[in-house]
Amino acid sequence: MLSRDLLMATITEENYLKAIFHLSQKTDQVSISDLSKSLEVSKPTVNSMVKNLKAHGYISYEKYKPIALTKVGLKVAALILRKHRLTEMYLVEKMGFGWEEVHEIAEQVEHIESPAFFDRMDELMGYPTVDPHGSPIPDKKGEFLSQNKKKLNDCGIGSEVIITALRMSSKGLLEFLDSRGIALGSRLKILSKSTFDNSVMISYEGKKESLSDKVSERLLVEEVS
Amino acid sequence: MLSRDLLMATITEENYLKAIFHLSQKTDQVSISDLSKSLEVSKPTVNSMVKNLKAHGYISYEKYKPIALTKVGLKVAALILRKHRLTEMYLVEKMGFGWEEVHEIAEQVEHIESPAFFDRMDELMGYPTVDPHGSPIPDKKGEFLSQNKKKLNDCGIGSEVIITALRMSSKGLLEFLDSRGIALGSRLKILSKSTFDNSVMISYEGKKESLSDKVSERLLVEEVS
DNA sequence: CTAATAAGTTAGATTGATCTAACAATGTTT
DNA sequence: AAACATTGTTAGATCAATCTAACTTATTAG
Ligand SMILES: [Mn+2]
Ligand SMILES: [Mn+2]
Ligand SMILES: [Mn+2]
Ligand SMILES: [Mn+2]
Repeated sequence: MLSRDLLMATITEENYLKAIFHLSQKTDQVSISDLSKSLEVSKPTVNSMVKNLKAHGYISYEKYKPIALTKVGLKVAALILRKHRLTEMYLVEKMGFGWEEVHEIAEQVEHIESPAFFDRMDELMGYPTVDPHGSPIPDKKGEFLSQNKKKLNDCGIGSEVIITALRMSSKGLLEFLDSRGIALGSRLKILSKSTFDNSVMISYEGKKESLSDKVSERLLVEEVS
Repeated sequence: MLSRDLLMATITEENYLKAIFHLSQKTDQVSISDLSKSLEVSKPTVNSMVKNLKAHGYISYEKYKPIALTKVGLKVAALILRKHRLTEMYLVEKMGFGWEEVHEIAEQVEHIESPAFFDRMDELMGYPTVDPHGSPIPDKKGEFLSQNKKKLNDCGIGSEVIITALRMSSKGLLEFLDSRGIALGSRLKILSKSTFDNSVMISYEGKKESLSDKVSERLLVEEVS
């Protein structure tokens, strides 16, 4: 078998830690139900796995209370994320995949145990700091280089912005952006915002377009004027 | 978890099928004990897995009789081997790994489910037919392009040969060859053979060297004169 | 041809990851 | 505050992959 040594998380544990990390990005109050939905397993399954993760020191948890990663758990999660994001970047940069096809592959590759393999990817790409969706790649110690990114729909009218990353990216979002010709690095100007549906009117490469709040709240930008 | 669909082999089953394939290359009579040693699991474990593989139609087996892959089992094994060998070649050709470091990584990568991933490797390398150790890469249908390779110690005195592949390659063998400056493509002349210890005296790049039978029976060659 | 050795099998247990059914606690509405 | 809905827990089962101990069959050596 895969014989990961006993100090180390199983693939399942790794996937739980990553899910907890992602959920605590949006809500900060991670529940059993959240995990159950996000991992598509029953609540009793999550309940017992959560006990297991607590016993291994990866999370803090008390009956009926929210779940949070410990320092150790956060580091383990960050190191898997590092492998995931390096992989995604490598698949796009070096193997010619589209940014919407790489997540599923990275979901599997992230569990490979071989520091040399990921170090080599990193080196061949010149030590990238973000993945193809603009998410930061943690360093080898599991530290995130902090970034202060702003959501597009939080920017003022008239401001010009460059898209630097995506929040909660999904295949659907990526395909939507592809269809509009929007990508990381695209420069947009905010023309107006509707208070009725929170949609944002932008101009971009001459074109004038409306983006729903569902899209604009997922676009992280840097203001350039 | 990794949710391979129900028609498909688990990672454990894949590793068993590959082990059966490799064992039947050298001995043709694959036993429970052989598998137990090669996979480092107990004989009862092998016994029950063998029943399982039979139930899934991958092998033929009757109590106390030898184990053999069915047509289906052979194909499954060949397709994993294809992924393993494409990976090894990719790691050497495109990522700069040494031929002795790639096996362990490929042992994990071979279980990734993503035809696109392996097709892309294949394409980027220009459809190689052998891996870095000279073993043939089965095609997408799981067919082996037949090769007629001869062991070095079966060649006559005076003949000149080029090393095209290795048999039962191991990290130890690869490191030994590295230390002597011998690689795939090396051209050797057979000077003499000892009937006492079956060692072979060769000349190679001006140097005169003796190779034990342990080495020479693992070198597969093409005679060039 | 027996007796010793090796190989294979059965039985029963364990562990990790999952499930369903039933119940308990918490939170939200009227 | 009581009722209802949501969320979480417990108990008990299953399945894959593994183990050890005990037993049986096959092979090999004397
Ligand atoms: Mn991803
Ligand atoms: Mn994963
Ligand atoms: Mn190999
Ligand atoms: Mn493997």
